[in-house]
Amino acid sequence: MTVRVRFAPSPTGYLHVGGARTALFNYLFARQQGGVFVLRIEDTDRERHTPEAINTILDGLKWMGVEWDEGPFYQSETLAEHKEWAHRLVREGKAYRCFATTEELAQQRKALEAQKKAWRFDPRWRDLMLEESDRLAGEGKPFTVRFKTPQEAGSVVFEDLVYGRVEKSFSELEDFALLRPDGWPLYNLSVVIDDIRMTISHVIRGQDHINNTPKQILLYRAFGHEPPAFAHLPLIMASDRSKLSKRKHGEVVSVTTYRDRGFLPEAFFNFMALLGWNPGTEQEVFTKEELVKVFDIRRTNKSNAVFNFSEGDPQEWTDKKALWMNAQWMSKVALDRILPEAKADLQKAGLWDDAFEGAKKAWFEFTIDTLRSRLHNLHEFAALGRPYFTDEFAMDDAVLQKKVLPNKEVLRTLLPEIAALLAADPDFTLESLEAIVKEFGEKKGIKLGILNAALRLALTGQSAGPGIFHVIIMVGRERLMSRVAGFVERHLGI
RNA sequence: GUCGCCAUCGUCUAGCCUGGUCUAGGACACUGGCCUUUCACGCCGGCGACAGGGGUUCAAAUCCCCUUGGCGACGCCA
Repeated sequence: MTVRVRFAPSPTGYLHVGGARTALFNYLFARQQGGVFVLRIEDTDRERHTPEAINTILDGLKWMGVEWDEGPFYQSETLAEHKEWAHRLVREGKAYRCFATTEELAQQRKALEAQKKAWRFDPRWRDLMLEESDRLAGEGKPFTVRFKTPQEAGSVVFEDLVYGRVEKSFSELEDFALLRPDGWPLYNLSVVIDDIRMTISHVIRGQDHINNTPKQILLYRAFGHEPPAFAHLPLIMASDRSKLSKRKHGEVVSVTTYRDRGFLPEAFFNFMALLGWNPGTEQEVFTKEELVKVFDIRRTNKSNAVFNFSEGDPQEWTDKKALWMNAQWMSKVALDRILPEAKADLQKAGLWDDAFEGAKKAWFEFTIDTLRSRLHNLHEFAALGRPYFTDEFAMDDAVLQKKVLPNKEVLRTLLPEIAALLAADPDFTLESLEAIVKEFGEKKGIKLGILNAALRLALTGQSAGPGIFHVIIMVGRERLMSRVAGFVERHLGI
């Protein structure tokens, strides 16, 4: 049997991280098993669903690197057919028209609640003869179609891949609705039919659906189909342990946010895969391929995972481990993955120069490669790398006061000297530059720490960053001379 | 309220099925140090958990029961 799974989001306007994780697990499972991953959009609640809402989901999945093999299929296109399936059930006596009005139902529910009993069905309509039912329907009396849940003793049992044996006795299941009075199908009916039509072999979805599963299994049986295997995933909760929702928790829940905040999809993918699942080894950083290889749905946790973040704190806008994961991937991915992102960031800051892809290509790649290992996301190139891309950068005054000015006198003469020496170096490599500085320091009897700190500040205005010889190479001979001259004039003058 | 599920460091988790090797392992965060002429990385160390109570057993994080707590589902939404 070929493995076929599906991700069936309802287009609510954004891709929720919980949904993303569900999609991810489906994807991993499909790839692992050599199966097929189908994307189906459950766009049945027609008012809410716009093309943009659908695109947001598609874009989110593409960005994450969760590629589907078939689809997207739109449930709205098969809805008419679903009605037929429901009516077939009515003709076969497996479902019935319920002519009760909303008010009557509400009343019945209330009455039963008073007796501490749950509502299950309205015998008046459940047991109505088909001819009589047809007649009332013919007269135009509105009705819902309800499934006839078995009344005898017994239960529905299934083996959940994550939760193990799940059993629900018939007596706890009500006669759930299949069709609304306007004739349109309801969720439980539609999923089952679409999953049958798409020959889905494994349904992997959020645990909030586990209660629907017995009803759906009953439907499969009514339609004469073997139900698929089920795997329910634990939920992702917010730090306050409530269900993660956009309304309550803001943009952390939306996948797009991660892209917009400079996440590498590899990092997001990696982090999400480890939420509620782990391979049982001590490895934390995984490529997609490695994940596909080791993924085992049965190792999924049963308990919910909490997403630890604190709203309003820019340092902790999402889970810190996710942030750490991204930093890992900033150094780990191929440089080619970073380059276009760095370009976009520089363009946004007005620091881009087309020569970075032409005459200055080698320089640009060296610079980005040097910078990336100490950045935490894709959007820090312009901010932290600014001195390498423009002469207009800020001077760290505190460090200037503390580390440079106390040695003002010596530095005033030594700084231009060393700059000239370095600029005159024909090799201009990490090694040659270092040798020059070392020799100079010894000759002049100045501590390298003092000299380098001054150099760093003169060249970048910063007190921290890549190794000083990297800095010199990134800045280059010309700017080395001009910046040192300017620095001496402005800050070390008499 | 009813039904169901879950319960190991602050967080993500390993271990639980097949009791002993667990004085409970890893990661993030926090923290001490090393490396480094800066910062980050990296490396070494520290802090830190079996929800509580009963059983069963020579032995329980692991099995059973209860309590507590958390979560989910209870729609003519998906």
